[in-house]
Amino acid sequence: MDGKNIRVRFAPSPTGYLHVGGARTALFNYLFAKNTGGTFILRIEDTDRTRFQEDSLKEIFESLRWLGLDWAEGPEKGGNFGPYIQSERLDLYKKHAQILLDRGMAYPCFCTSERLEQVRKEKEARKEQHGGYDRHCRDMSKEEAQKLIDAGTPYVIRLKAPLEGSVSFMDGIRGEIETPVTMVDDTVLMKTDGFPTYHLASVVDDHHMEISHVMRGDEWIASTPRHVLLYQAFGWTPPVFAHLPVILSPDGGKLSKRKGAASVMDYKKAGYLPEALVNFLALLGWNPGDDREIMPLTDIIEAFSMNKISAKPSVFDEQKLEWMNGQYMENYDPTQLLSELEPMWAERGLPVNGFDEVYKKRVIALLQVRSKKVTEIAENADYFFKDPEEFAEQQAKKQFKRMVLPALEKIMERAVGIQWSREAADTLFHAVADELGMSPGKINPVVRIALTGVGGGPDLFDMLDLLGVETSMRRIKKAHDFIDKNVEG
RNA sequence: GUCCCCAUCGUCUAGCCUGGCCUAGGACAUCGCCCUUUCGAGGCGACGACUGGGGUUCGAAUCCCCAUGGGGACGCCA
Repeated sequence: MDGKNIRVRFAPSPTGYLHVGGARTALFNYLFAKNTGGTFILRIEDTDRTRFQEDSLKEIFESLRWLGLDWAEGPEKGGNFGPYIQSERLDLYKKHAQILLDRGMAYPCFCTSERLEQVRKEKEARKEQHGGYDRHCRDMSKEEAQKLIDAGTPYVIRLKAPLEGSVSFMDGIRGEIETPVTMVDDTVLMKTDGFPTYHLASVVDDHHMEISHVMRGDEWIASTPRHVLLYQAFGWTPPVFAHLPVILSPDGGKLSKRKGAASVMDYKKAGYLPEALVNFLALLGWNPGDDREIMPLTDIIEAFSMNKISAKPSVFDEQKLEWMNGQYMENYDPTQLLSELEPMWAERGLPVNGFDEVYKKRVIALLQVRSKKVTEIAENADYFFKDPEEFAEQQAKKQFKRMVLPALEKIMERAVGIQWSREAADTLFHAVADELGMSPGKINPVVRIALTGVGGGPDLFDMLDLLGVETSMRRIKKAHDFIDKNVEG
C-alpha cells in the first residue's frame, strides 16, 4: 500500500481511563500506520459535555505514551489538520450540518426527549421490527420549521435517510457488509446543545483529516451504514473500515474494571512492563502468520497486516500475560526497573537509601530472572536491605537441626579476615562440609534461611557475595543462636 | 423482538479465502519426569479441540444451507 496516503486515527472520548480494549484499538492503528509508513493520529472526541472528565485526557495521553504509542499528529503535537479536539471544531460541524440542511438532506426536529421515549415504548409494546425515530418532523414545511426556530424552540438536526434500498460497505476484516436501509433511522447530527453527535463529527473529521482507514471497535458495525449514508450525502468517498472484535473477560462478558484491572495504568501498577502488554495485546486477535509469540515491537510492526486480524472476540487471559511479562522481565534493563522499584521499596519502608545504585541493580539482576512482575521484585527483596526478623516456620522446622551448629560455627570462624567473594564463600562452605563429613545439602539450606528468612530465592553464593561477609555472618550467627536456643537434640 | 457479526484444545491461536500435505500444528495453564543441594527459569513428555445436523464432492476443519450457542446494535453516549 502507498504509505504516503495511509492515515489512521485513534479517537477516544475523554470519559475515563484508557482501558486495555481501547489500548488494543490504538495499538492496531499504530501498527498499521507504522507498517505502511503511514501516519498515526490522535483525535479527542469530546462532544458529550455531560460525560466529560477532566483528568481523563491526561490519563489517556499518559497511558498511550507509557505503551510507547506516540502519535504523529494530535493534541500536544499539532499537525496540518488540527485542531485535534472536537470541541474546538464546532464551526466545522455546524457548517456541514447547514450544507445538508440546504441540500434538503437533513431537517430540524423539534421532538422532545419525552415524546421520543414515548415512541420507543410504543414500538416496543407492539414488538415492532426495529426501534428508532418515527420521522415525525421529517416532512414539516420549511416555513413552519423556521417559525418554531424563531420562537426559540430547541431542536436537533437529523439526517434524511433514504427510505428504501440498502447500504453496504467494505469491512477490511470481514468483507462486504450489507444492511437494508430500513434499519437506519434518521440519525441525529446536531444535538440541542449545539454539539454534533459522534456520527456527524467523526465522518466530517475523518474526511477532513484525510483518514484512509478507520479501525475501531466492532460495536460500531451497526452504525457504519449511517456513516456511509453521511459520506454519500456529502458526496465523499468513505474510508476503508475495519472493525476490531471486542476483548472479553475470562468469564465471558465484556472486559470491565470489576473483572480485574481493566485500565492500562492499573497494569502498570500491577507490575507489568509496557513491552509485554503491547506484545500480548498485539496477539489478541492478530498473529504474525507463524509461531512467533515473544516479539519486539519492531518485529510486530514488520509482520503486521490487516488481513491477519481475526473477526472473533478473544478472552483476555491474564495468566498468559503474566508469562509473557516474565519473559520480558528476564532481560529487562535493571536501570529502568530500578526507577520503578525505588518508590515501591520506599513504600514498604525499606531503608533503600543506605544502599548505592550498584548494589540495588545487583539485587534486581538476581531477582528479575525469577520474577514475573516488577511487583514481585519489590515484594521479595526485603532481606537485601534488612536482616530477616523471623524464619519461615515450615522451612525452619525442616532444616534447623542441632547437628548443623558446628558447621555454622566453623564457617563463622573461618570467614574472619578472608578476601570475600562468591568463589571464596563457595570454597569455604565446601571445605567446612568436607571437614565435618557433612553434606552441603544439610548446611546450605540452613544458611539460606539464615540469610533470607525464607526457603526460595537466588543462588546462595550469589547472595553471600552481594550481602557481604559482615552481614552474612551476622545473620548466620542469629540463626545459630536461634537453633541453639530453640531446637532440641 | 428486529438486524448485524462470530464459531478449532479450558484460554490465545495455525490451518479455512485457493478442499486432499490434518492420524488438526504451536503457545499459556494443568499434570508428570529431567536439570538445579532452594525458588524460578529451562529441557522432555502427557492431557486436551474442528458446536450439531443436512448437503456439494472421489474427498470437508476448509464450500453451501439450517439449527444451536456467544457477542454487538437498536440514545440529543461514544
